[in-house]
Amino acid sequence: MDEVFKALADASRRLLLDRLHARNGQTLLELCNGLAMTRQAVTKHLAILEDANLVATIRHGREKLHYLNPVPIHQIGERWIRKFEHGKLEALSELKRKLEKRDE
Amino acid sequence: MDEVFKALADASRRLLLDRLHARNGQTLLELCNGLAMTRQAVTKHLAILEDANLVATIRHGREKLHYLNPVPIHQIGERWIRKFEHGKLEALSELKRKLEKRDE
DNA sequence: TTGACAGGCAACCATTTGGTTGCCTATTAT
DNA sequence: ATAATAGGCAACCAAATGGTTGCCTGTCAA
Repeated sequence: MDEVFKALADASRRLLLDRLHARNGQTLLELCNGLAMTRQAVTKHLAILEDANLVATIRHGREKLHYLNPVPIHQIGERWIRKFEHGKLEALSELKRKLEKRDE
Repeated sequence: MDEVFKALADASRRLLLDRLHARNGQTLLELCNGLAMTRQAVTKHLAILEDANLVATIRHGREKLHYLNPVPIHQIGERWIRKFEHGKLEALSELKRKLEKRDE
């Protein structure tokens, strides 16, 4: 779980996930395309995404195809974010109330 | 948005949010309680959470009360995670199919 | 009024992070 | 066979991160 949060913390990596979401199964060079960094930097980002189980790869000849695994993202939504949805309104109104009490 | 992801990337900060979710409006010292780090470290974490708009504070005399703001978390769920929910099953079955094609 | 208590500020430190360059290996196409 | 293509590995680098210590300020209670 921590690995997933860490992996998602970087904008370049989120962009890579977006790209795979748009078109799955891209090669390394395809993913590099248009990115303002070297191939090796992208490789490192993809390795981090793979460690977090957000991307799975298969070698096809000399090419490496990258596939998005949306499950960990979904789990963060279910196990973590949802928890904070519950009670959102109460928390907000309490916050508002306290802020207004500021000058007492 | 990036600030929120970065803020959520650290387990200590997620723990602080959890604690505020359990009991809102805690002081700095209360939040430090039981944490294996100095008060100053906690202060820094809270500052990052505040910059990401995940925590709002009000001074009450010599105490500083911390309130959870669940809105940015909710937004990440809505604007980012939800996007990957859609098409989750297709992506997975495609991945499975490709992995099985591995040995062709 | 004088401690004690809650918190703030700044300097410093080691490690991690995000990136680079240079070179190497394996596969494909001519 | 050989050149081009796709990717891997390792060393190196600067900046960001997560933490520390030491000291200072403001507020409350005895």
